[in-house]
Amino acid sequence: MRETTLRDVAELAGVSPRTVSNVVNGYARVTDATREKVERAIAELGYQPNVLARNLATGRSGQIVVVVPYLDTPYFAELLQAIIPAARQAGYNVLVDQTDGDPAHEASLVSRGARRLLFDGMIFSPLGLSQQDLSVRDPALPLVVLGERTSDGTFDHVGIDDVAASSDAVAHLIKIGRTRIAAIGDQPYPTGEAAQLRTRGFRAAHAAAGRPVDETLIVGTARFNRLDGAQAMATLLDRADPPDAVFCYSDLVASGAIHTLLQRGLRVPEDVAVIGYDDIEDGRYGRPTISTISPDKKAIAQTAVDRLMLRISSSEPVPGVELRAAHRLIPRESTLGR
Amino acid sequence: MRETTLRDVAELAGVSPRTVSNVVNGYARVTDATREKVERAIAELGYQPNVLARNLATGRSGQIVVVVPYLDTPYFAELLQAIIPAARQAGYNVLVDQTDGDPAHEASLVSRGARRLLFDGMIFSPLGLSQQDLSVRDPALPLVVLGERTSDGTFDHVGIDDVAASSDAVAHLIKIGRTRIAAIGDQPYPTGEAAQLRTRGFRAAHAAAGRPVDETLIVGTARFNRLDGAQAMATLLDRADPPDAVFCYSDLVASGAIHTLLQRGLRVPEDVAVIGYDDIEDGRYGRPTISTISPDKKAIAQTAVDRLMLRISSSEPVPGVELRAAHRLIPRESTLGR
DNA sequence: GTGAAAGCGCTAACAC
DNA sequence: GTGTTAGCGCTTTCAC
Repeated sequence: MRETTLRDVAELAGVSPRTVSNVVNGYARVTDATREKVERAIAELGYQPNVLARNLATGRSGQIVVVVPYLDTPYFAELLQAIIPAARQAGYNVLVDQTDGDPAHEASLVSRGARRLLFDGMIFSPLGLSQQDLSVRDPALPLVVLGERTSDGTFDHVGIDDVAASSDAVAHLIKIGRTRIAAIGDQPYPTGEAAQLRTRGFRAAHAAAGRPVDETLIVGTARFNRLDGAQAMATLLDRADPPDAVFCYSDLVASGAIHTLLQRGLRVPEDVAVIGYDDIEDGRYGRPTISTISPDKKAIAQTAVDRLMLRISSSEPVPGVELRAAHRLIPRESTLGR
Repeated sequence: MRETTLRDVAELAGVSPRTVSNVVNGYARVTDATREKVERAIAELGYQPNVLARNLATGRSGQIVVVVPYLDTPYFAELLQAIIPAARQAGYNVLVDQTDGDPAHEASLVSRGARRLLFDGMIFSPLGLSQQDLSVRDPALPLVVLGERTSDGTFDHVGIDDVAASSDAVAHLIKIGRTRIAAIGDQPYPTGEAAQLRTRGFRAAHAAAGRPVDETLIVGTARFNRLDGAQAMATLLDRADPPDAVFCYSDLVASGAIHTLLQRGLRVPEDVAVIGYDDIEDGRYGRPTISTISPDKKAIAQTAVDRLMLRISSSEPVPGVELRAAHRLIPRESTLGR
């Protein structure tokens, strides 16, 4: 048995396909009488529009793609969890892609290529791709970038004020009386823009407090994972003059750092205070619970989707804007104790 | 400027559209000479097939949907992380949906409805939907179910042997000398099939060791989250005769339980040994690290995708099978100490 | 092995 | 406000 088509409905209702299409899509005005006839026919036949045909006719897929480096990184998972309902609300389905931070993969996605018609827009959280590389992208692709890039004026960027947030975190450590504060996570190379902003905040907080920065206490890591934090912390502890506080560039890094500290018999926060970044759910349940910077993920998700919808539906090119979501400092046991 | 179409290629190559299609899709045999002509034309024009048109013509979307209850639950995130590359490998894009465990949402997804043409098949990890409810599904939907359902013969089911795995976990607790073993996570109602299998394994291990089961040590939880574990553990500790070991139905539950234990000044594993389930990454970095049952997630993902591809491409109905992935016990600090 | 042509089911310009 | 109709760009049956 063939699927019922719009044409079948038109026939049964005694109207033209055009009218049925109007009713289904709410386009032109339709007389109440006609509308009712059509709706009755639709109900009777159990008609459901064929999305594939509609896609071809309109040249749109009704889908957006969300691209993150890693899905099993709690921060991205939590973000995605917020994006999906927001997109659905706007009538869009969400394709998900992970890049593993591979620049080539990221580049191929933003330049679209063969899959270009599969999604009408993209929310992209780049990792391997530096600001410059982003320029390889298909200029026609409605794009919203998350994280720590800055817009070049052709796409939107949604994030929090990383410098201010990082500064808040370090100021908190200073306020609780710490004097030798380390930073774990710096990445002083082109794709490490995220990290560099945090380092800048680290310096800013020192400057604001009239404190010098001990450059040797800024430790780089390849990524922002637990292992990176654990190893970096070990390096710091092997020094003659270890720090009494650490600002970690992610909660995972903080978790790893704490792991090393406890393993070496040190107390957190008594011996070393630790603060993280991201406010992932884990941090609220570990022992100690992890003080952190909490970005407003719901706001980030909603803003990103809103902007993307705007870009998709606009015929004119939309100038790219910088959008800042709120963040707040959440002190927990890893800095305040119990 | 119009996009170049297959017809343009045909013209330039001096062949019919049919032949170009053949070359692109590798269908019928094509002379080497013709193929080369066509390929040259494709390269010259930078032709890329229009996926939307292909979808309409073939009636397929080239997409599968993966449905999980929560994306920010590490286990599902890790699973999804494994499924996406496997699907991509098979030439499919992955749509992601989360249901929040809402039975209505789950039912609407498996019955397809309006979105039916958006995906060719589904990998589904149900939560709110009981075995029976699964029968509301569109029988034409190629379906692979993950987790703790059992197949009714019309879809495939991929999972580990939960009873055996749970029994392994509890046997481990017995082996290290524990005598009062609690279980956290039972759900004795229709949608709690996952939990019930674990409870069965719990009993089986006791039986195998010739031990009686103290029914009062089996504690139910609404979900498998940290909070559930934390609260259930508190209840157990408030008893006159608290347990000396706990089998938790997920690593998150274990993490919550450990949190409560440490908060009350008890030692893990000296006072209470804890073992979890799922082997999420967190468990490897907490303090103590969490002993667990590790399902082979890569195998689960690959098997699920393979079976789904089979179902999608088969014209005959494929009988549903039960597929078991491997699991193994990973003892860590929460049972062995350091 | 290749060509001609009929759809796939919908949208939307154009006409009335 | 509604009908007519020409595509959207591909696949695929059927001939040759």
